[in-house]
Order: sequence, then C-alpha cells, then structure tokens
Amino acid sequence: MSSAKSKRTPLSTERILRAALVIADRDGVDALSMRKLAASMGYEVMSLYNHVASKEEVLDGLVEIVVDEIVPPPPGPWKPALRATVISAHQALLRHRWAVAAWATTSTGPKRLAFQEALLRTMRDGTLPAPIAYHGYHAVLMHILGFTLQEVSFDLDDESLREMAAASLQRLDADAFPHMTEHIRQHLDVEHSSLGDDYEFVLDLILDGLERAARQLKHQEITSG
Amino acid sequence: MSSAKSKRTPLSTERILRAALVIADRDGVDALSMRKLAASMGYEVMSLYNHVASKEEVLDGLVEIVVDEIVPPPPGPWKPALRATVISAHQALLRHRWAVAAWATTSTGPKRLAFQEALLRTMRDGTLPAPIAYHGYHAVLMHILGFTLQEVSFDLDDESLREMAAASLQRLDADAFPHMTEHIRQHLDVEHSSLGDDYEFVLDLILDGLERAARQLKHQEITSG
DNA sequence: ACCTGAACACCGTTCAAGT
DNA sequence: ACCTGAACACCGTTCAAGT
Repeated sequence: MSSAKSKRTPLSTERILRAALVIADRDGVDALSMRKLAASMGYEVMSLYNHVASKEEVLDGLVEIVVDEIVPPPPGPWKPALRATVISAHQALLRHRWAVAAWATTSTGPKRLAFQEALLRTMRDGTLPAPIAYHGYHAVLMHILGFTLQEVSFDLDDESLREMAAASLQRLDADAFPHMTEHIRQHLDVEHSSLGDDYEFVLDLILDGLERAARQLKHQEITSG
Repeated sequence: MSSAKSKRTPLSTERILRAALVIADRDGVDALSMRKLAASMGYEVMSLYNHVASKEEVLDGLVEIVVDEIVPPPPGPWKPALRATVISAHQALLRHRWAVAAWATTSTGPKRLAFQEALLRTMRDGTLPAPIAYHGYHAVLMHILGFTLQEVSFDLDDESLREMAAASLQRLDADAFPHMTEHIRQHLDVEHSSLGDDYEFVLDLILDGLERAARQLKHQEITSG
C-alpha cells in the first residue's frame, strides 16, 4: 500500500489538461508529447487514451483553458467594453505564448465560441450597424491574434538577430537595412517603458476607425432617407 | 544507362525547395516530411542532408519563396504604395495558406528582412514621423498576418461548424449564439461578391488612422513650437 | 562529390491482455 | 473500470560505407 503507484492521483481529463498546460507553458507546445505528458504524471502513454481521444483533443482543451482566462466584455458602452476584453485577451495570450499559434491550428471549442459571440454582441448591442460590426469583428480578432503573434515570434527573431551580430554581420546589415536597424533600436528604447502602449495604440486606431465608419454610415442613411 | 536512377535530375537545394513547395501547397505543411520529400523526387531521405542542413532550413527557405512573390511597394506616396504591397502580401499568403503559420515559426531570412525594410522605408520616406512609423509598421504587419491567419483558420472552423450541423446541434446553437450565427450568415452572403473588400476595409481603417495620427502629431509640434 | 543502409532516439495510436 | 506491454507505422538525423 505504500508503493510508488499508490501515491499517484488518479487520472482524469482535467488533470491531464492541467499537466499539459504546465509543460506547454514551461517548454512550449512543440515539447508537449503524449509520452512526456504521461511521464510527467507518473503514468504510461497509453493510459491517457482512457481519458482523451487524441492529442488534438488535448490541444483543443488547452486553448479553451487560455480563452477561459480572458475577462469577458463588461456591460456598458461598446468601445471601452471591447477595449477592456481585447486587452485582457492580449494578457492571457502573453501568459501562454504558445497559445497564439495553437489558436489558429485548433478547432473552436465552446468557450472560444462564447468569447467570439461576446465580441459580436458588444458591438451589435452598442450603436454599431451590422456591416460595421461585421468588419469590426474581423479587425478586432485580427488585432488580438496578429499583434500578439508578432510579439511572440519577435522573440525568435531577436535570437536570430543576436546570431547575426555574433557572426559579426551586424555592421553590414545596418547599412543594408537602415530602417530595420532604426526600428529595432526603437524597440530597445521603449522596452521597459511603454511596449504595451503599442498594442493599445493600434487597437485605438481600429476602434476609432470603426466609430467613425459607423457615424459616416448613419449620416449617409439620414441624408439619403 | 536507361535505368530508373539515370533519369533522375540531380539534387540541389533549389530543387529540394521547389519539390517541398509542391507538397506544402498540395497537402499542407504538416504533411511535409523529409522522407516524403525525398521520395517525391525519387531519392532516399538521407540524400537531402547533402544539400540542406535540416528540416528547419527547408521551412525557412519555403517562406522565403513565398515572400519573394510579394510585389514590393512601388515608389510614390506612402499610402497607395503600402496599400498595394500589403494587398500583394495577402494574395501571396492565400496562394500558400500554410505560409501564414510558417511565417510565425520560422526565422527571418534575407528576403523577409528586405520586405520589412521596404515597409519601413515607404513610411519613413513618406511624411510619417518616426513614432507613427514605429506603430504603423506593427499595425501593417499585424494586419497581413492576423487577418490572413483568420481567413485560413476559418476554413477549419467551417468544417467544425458543418460537423455541428451534422450532429443536429445547429438549431440549439443558433439560439445560444445568435450573433455568431448572424456573422456566419453574413459571411455566406458576401462569399462570392466582396470578401476581399473586408481585408481592404480594415487595411484602410489602419492607413487612415496612421495618416490622421501623423497630422495630429505635426499640428501639436507646430502649435507648441 | 554525391548517394544510401543501418541505426538511433523519438513520435501518436491501437489492441489485447492484465488487474 | 482503469492501466499497460507489445506492436505498428511513422518521424528527423547521424554516420560509416559505398560508388
């Protein structure tokens, strides 16, 4: 009764997902194999298949956990409500950097569907007309994914830039790519001050644009009706 | 001399990349294994390693090919120039749908660097001040990747939605997710008429926003200086 | 110089056998 | 009901041996 095995907490879908999240956050999603996942809990690979159908299901479940961390849009005017939840989504994705790519390759679970529904509801319950909400939904979701994807993959680029520096090609590159050099220098300058502002700057570009487009459309309707 | 082997075109890095592109475009990047790649050319796996260092190098090379298809920004005013190249990037990525995800996971090659440099140059050589160009660069790149990522991954969602319909859950879901239902219906409505407009609508939101932000900044400088 | 057989250390998944 | 040994069909990569 005091054997190693008796100390194991019994497996369950939830426990498997929690263990998978730990590995993904620590080593990245590429390092997550069914074998390692099982081993991390003291089981053999095949035991997992009593609780999950496939690795795909595990990944779907992982993204659902991340989506669950996003604070949904609060009630009230659409603009600050959207702003808040889109910023919250950004933070959730930065806590689980692998999740941005996984978002794109996994299928939409109920929680993701609910999040997307909430985005649309916020826009439609506000003053945004249907065609603007249609575009706006894409713009906002694109911002969340595209912007964060860039941030996350910049880490890799950063390394490859370091490599280039190490290969002492940097001087040459500064001449061939003056604007990229400037841009990277700007990045380093703002690094610990206002990098988050960047996300919000572009977000406001979009939200302000949607508001303006909605106003224009309504004005058109009034003058033509 | 008329054996099967004598008919084989000799291997080269370029030929390997071309063959890899065919497989990726046909079956997706997940289906691209070194073994299948070699087999598709009538060679054994190990032969590839005489010409490429690793699979990673193959993927890097593939993305470079796609980037090479993007028409660079033409000379002239920054706004139409950016607009043209960003639309061209969209088209190139839609021709190679796997490339959106690969863009994020591969490291930046010389052609990608040159493309990004051209984006920045277009903005800086125009009237955009440095801080606006800094944000604008992120906004534009984000649009290319984020928007296209959504389009490409919507295909998957589409299938899963079809599944849901097949499982006869659709009626229930239409009640629980009225806005998503409306949104999908809108998608189907515009499908063959103006889906491309959507990409350009959001792009113009960003470009107009940048222009306005630049004007504001200059006005501030004049009134305060 | 270029190709390859054999081998290594991995994968996800199935299935019958154990308890 | 839950776990697992053995097996299958795959991976990317190395290395010594062939031509």
